[in-house]
Amino acid sequence: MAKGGFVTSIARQSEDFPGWYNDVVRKAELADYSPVRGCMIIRPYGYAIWESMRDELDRHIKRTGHQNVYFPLFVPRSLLEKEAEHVEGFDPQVAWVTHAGGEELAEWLAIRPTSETLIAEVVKDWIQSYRDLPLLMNLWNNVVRWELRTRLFLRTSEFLWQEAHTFHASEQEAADEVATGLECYRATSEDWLAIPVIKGRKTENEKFPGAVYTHTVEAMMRDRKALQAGTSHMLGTNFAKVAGIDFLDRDNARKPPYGTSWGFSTRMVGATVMAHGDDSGLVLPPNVAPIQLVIVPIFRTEDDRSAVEQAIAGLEPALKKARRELPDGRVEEIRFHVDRREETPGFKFNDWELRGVPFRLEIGPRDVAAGQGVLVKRVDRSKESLPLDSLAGDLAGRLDAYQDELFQRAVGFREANTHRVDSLDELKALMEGEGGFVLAPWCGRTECEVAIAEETGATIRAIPFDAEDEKGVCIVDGRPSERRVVFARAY
RNA sequence: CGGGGCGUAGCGCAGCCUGGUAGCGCACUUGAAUGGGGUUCAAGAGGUCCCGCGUUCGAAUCGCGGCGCCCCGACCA
Repeated sequence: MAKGGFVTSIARQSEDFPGWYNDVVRKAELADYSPVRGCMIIRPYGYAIWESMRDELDRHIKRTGHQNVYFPLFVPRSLLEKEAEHVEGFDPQVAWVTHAGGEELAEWLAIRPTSETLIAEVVKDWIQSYRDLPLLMNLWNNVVRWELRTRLFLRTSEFLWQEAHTFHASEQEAADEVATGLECYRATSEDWLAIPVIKGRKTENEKFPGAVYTHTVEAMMRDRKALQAGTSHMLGTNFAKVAGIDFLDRDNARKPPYGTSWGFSTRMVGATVMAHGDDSGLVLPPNVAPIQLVIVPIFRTEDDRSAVEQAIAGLEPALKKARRELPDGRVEEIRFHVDRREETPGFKFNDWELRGVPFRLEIGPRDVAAGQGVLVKRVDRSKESLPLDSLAGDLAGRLDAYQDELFQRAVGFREANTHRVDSLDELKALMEGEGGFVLAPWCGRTECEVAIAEETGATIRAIPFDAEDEKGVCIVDGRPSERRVVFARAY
């Protein structure tokens, strides 16, 4: 290990982004590989980050009227295969249970890749009248999709997620629900993870198999690639009709209900790493950081040690009482930790920087004498000496400012790497160079979308909701375009 | 499924070409010193060299077969 410097044990982000990502995930102890190919073990520090975003999203989901439920892991083959487009989309990724109890099963069981078909089948008995609607359910579970190529958090054969499933009496109400789900994701990404997202609609080519349309939130990572942060699907009456669900409406007519589904997964832990991290490792937004302040005692002699410990002991009661009010009005304790390990201060500095802890307080003999401490901000390593007795009082404000700073920094990064182009050559040049988001006119035809993907590696991430009407010509075939769409290489 | 790489101590690797019975760094244990950006010295513990078969007096090393993992692409949250 090199001595006398900052974190050196991870690949440089600018030189080898995938290597950097892997190093950070492994060395910050977020996750490990498992004995089963493509599966991952989420370690305590990584799981704490997941729990934080999970809990935040869960609050949004409950606040908007949904209830948590559980449905089983197994889906009978016949059910999974009921919706034609859905089967076609998922078939290559499904893992099957073919044997149980020492015998081959008469009907294979799919390990759920998602639960639409199973839920539609079950709820047909629950939905008899318009009075049973809307039915607003959410599941926190694991699903399995046998991916050909996996990456920790971003794409694993098994992953944890939330899948909401709702049924409505009218198409309009279902459309509103699709928007509600997407807004839960925007809020969790932007206000909790400090990751700015673009809300938009997926193209026909990119939508969820079996959906009428799919809405998405797309984020930019620090390698300028896009990552889909969450999707919300209008299922129309597709799944309801195949399952044979109908209800008696106010007009005394039997109708199939309109469905929606929406999901958000552990890949967002990876997004948090890739949206904020730097060459020294993780940079965590205070809202999700398992530890928001780490205190590193520094001493030489036993006398120094006890003096420093005394200063820390004097500080701890105030820190334990310190509270931070979050945007939704909830009040949280401030999460701090005193690192009393038998390691050198330099080791601890690097260790906590790798783990992305927002603030570090160094307290040594010099500080004790002056009644102060040195507060170091992870994101820019700026240092500030401040009186120890004032820290607990203004820590909440500092965390708020830090959270905001990360979000603004990410917005600035995205803006700086978003380009408007009007030709395929320009798009290609950008994708071969530094990458980024590209706003370009597109005629709406799948042929052109596919041609661009083949030529440049970029796909249409979203047709943004806030795109203004702008007459133009498609960069592939020159047909008329109504507005610009977002192209990018994606995870 | 195509292309590449790899499998040797907990982790990262060297040794293999040119066969002689296993080594380095980190981590770990003990002791002492050190401590404001990954401390130093000393001592110590730790191994079915991925598996199988073959060649050989002798295989981590050579041959054949298998298994597994990682990276790049196609599929995808």
